[in-house]
Amino acid sequence: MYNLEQLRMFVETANLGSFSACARKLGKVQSAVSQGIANLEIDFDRQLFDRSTRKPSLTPDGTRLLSYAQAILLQMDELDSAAQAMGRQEEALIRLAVDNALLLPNFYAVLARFERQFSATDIEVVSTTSFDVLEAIESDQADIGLTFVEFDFNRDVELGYIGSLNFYPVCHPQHSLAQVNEITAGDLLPHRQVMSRSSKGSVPTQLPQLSSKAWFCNNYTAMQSLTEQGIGWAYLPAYLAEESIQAGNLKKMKFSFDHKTWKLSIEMVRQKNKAMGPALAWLHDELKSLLDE
Amino acid sequence: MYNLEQLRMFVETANLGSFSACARKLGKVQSAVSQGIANLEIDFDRQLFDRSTRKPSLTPDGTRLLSYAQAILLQMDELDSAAQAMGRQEEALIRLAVDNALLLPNFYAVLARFERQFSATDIEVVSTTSFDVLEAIESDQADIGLTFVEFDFNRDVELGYIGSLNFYPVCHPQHSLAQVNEITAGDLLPHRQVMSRSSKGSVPTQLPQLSSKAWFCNNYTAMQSLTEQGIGWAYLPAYLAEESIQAGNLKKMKFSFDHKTWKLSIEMVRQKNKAMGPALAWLHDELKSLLDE
DNA sequence: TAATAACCATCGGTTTTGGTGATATGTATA
DNA sequence: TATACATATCACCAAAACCGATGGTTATTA
Repeated sequence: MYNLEQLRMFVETANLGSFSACARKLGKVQSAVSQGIANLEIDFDRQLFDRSTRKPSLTPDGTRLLSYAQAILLQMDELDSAAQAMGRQEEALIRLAVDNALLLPNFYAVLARFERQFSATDIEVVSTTSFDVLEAIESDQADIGLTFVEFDFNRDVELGYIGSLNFYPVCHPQHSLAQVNEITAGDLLPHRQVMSRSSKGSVPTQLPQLSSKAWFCNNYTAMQSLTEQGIGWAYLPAYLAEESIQAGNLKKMKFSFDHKTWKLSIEMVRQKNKAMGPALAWLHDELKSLLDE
Repeated sequence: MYNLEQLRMFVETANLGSFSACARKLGKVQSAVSQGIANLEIDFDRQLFDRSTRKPSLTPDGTRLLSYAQAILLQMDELDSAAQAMGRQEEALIRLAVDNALLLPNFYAVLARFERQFSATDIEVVSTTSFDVLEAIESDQADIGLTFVEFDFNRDVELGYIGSLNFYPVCHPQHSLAQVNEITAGDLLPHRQVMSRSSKGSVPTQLPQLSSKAWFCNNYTAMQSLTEQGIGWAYLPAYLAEESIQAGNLKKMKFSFDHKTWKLSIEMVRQKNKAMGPALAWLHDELKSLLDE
């Protein structure tokens, strides 16, 4: 029966076009490679290389089998690197809980880098409301999370400020509030506000309810779509709002009482006193500068 | 360095939950497996099994590495079966050229069975017009083909009748011809016919042009769509026509001169005097009964 | 044309490895 | 407590892989 070393000889020889070169690369003598390949050919009962020319060249059969051999070696590399990763105590799985407003391009870029660094560690991304993110961390359903600050959540989690995100009040361009130049609190009252709310019914503490009626979503893109339909006004993350404003689907509202744009503080959350493996530590570090530019 | 036999012991032991059982299955003694696994654990520098209980059970690390090991063994099976397929002279690639009207569910079913039978043989399907199918076979761009009979193609290919397909004349329900109860050749003349035509400009010899104006497609689904748009009338394969008639998008036309429905003869084509490998022979045989029910 | 340098196949001798069988130990079950 | 079944360990053996030397072949260069 053939073995992995012979398969390695096979692909190396195919790459280098020479038994001796392959031997040098693999730290063996030429005759070992010569015999190894010969044995492989006996096992497969196929000739892999044509030796009639100066340099051994792949036969059609060899070409066809080569891709299979390469696949095996690739899998083997993954097995090795997985074993090594485990030697470095890298986690098998990291569960991320993220407020859906924070699924920024930068966030995905961090995950892409993570993949390259820790290919043996799986990732689970759950996007939800900030309140649910905090609950997921607290109940050990997630290892690390990104949330907006929630003032009334004083439980046992480890928080760290990492930046902020602008929110704009917006409504449909034809909405009656869109025409008003200095919207007062009284103006807002009779209208409908589209708001975020967690699965447990918690409303974000940083964004006030200013209208008497409200519709609730658990994600901001739904809020964006509803507002675009003219169903009400909403505070939307700047990047979503601007996208719609550019397209002419939404208009920024002018409040008489908001002198500065709303900035929601963003925190990274972890379980208190829980050890971090190398992968989680790396992620924790990288996410700190998620909001930097 | 670990080897394939050890990986096999690993997955077998994990499956059976016992070193001895694994040894029995692999035809070795128990101590061989015990040592093999122990050596694997040394190589990986990870403990794979927990021996504290009665039956060795996978550690978390073992579970994680098991899937990698299984992947390698699967790849190995594929390598083996590819090598064996080559020993049986099975082809690396079979190129099919098929008139696009003949891409019937049955056709795909045959390919699905082919895949199970000849997993090491790749398939290339080119769908085009019958005339181009014949040309592809003749010029060795395809190994086997399915076409409608083309009376003016008398070149060096091997043909065999395998059945026939009904064609209906159809037009949009609002089309003026849709209302006529006994359409004569004269009625058709002023209208537009949607027709199939090959890349070289050849028109199918079995389906006549009956109208003065024509639009041309190289595939029948395009003809179906154009006809559904009311752009003209067309002869369509029964299965396409009926689909649209059911949906109310097309209507079958009543010709005074077509007393029976048009039946186009279908042939299987191969290059003359060219040897068939086992895979091609199988396919040739299966496709013979493509039109049977 | 001769010399040189690379390359590959083959073969005897040595080392390594995987496998065997015996034995000791441990653990459920009756 | 006896039994049946599992696993770890060890000494030993045979097959395999490997090494180094040799000879034949083919390009390249002087």
